[in-house]
Amino acid sequence: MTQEKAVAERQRDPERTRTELLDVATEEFAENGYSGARVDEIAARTRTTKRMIYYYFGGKEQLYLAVLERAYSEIRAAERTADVDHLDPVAAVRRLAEVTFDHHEAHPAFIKLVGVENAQHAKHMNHVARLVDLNSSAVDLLRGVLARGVDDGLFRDDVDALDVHMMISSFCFFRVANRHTWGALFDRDLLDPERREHYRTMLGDLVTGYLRK
Amino acid sequence: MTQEKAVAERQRDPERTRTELLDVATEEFAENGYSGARVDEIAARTRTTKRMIYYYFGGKEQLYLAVLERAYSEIRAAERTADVDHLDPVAAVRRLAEVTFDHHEAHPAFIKLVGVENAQHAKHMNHVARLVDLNSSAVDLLRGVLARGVDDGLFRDDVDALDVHMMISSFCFFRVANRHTWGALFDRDLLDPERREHYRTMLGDLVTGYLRK
DNA sequence: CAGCTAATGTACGAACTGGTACGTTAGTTA
DNA sequence: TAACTAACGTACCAGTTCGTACATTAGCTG
Repeated sequence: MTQEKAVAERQRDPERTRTELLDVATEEFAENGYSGARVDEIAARTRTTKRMIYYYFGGKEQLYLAVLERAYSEIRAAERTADVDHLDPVAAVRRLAEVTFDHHEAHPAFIKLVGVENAQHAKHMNHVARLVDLNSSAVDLLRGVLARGVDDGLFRDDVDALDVHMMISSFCFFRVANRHTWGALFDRDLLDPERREHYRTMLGDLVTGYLRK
Repeated sequence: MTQEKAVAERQRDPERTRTELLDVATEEFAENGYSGARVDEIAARTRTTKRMIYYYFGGKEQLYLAVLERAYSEIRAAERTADVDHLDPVAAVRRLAEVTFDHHEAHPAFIKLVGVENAQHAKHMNHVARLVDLNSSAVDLLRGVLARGVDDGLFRDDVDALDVHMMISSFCFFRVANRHTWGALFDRDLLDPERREHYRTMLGDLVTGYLRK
């Protein structure tokens, strides 16, 4: 009991310091971009100091890299929880689309980081080899479902899984990424909870409609 | 004749200086974001000096605003050239989707600016009131086509034009905006000319498939 | 509890960056 | 052609920002 209390009161806690820096840095980089994020600002929003960024990560760039890796790891880990083997192909595709939909909505910081990384021509991403495996496994899942659908004579047989993944991603991505310009130009909030179910259904209709023979 | 030569050799040419600054600034802001773009760098890439940015525009922010306004004006002007009244509804929708598709592909800098503006919660866009009119007219065009399709008994009657516009935009936007991360993660270049026709057709199938009764 | 090291804090510097004061000149106009 | 102004160039400043040298201490270990 005193132990637990002692842990909670520790003044020095490397893991907590690291995690705290990553959490704040994720928000900062997502919100301000790579060059827009301020090292001083990140430090100021933690219980620790700027010195620790250099102590634990080495510098601004390595901190950004660590943020990127963790963000992708988290989102793919969540995707693997989708259990679609017991569903019929049409329902399974719809389910996968919904998981992606929910995920994008729940992780706006991740979406922004993807935008930030693309703005830099994905030059940092190439340094994180592990990400490739993480992502391809997500597409494998979809590929299996499509194959089942073709076997059952439900789906077209000339469709590429990666294309379908892109179709789903683009819809989900846009809704979150372009929320603000869309709101300004058309006076419609794409993330309005009132319209959430509508868009979720729309995505499912869109994808299954495209796949159906 | 000497007049023409004189014009070409003018050392002082306000319009050319302004245009040149806008052109370079568009590239710089698109490539590096608002805070990432450097006023010195923009000036260095023109025949003029940094001083002129402050002389003609007032500052970095006003220059960015001018860039944004011009970029949107151009893209919407091009959209208005799509003549779809003589096409049947299905072909017309496909045609509109293709115009958007072509446009996104031809103007990567515009796509990036949209991303930059969203990163800033579209706070600058609100200062350019004219943009709202420009954009809503593009949707009006689509709305008309959809209404014709419904009248002809070809399309579902429960579809919102703005939703369809979003569907089209998201596909086109994603393909250009996320080109780099997609390439890094799945080793597929979404802008590969070899696959261009495939994606263009896919978009048309997707949209008309969704609309069809 | 002495000694050691990982962890942390402080203070500062060098380079960068947006912005401006001030001087100069091209080109027009009377 | 004299005078005037819009257009342009130079030099510099003040604030910011990443990074680091150096000092300090918490907490473990023998």
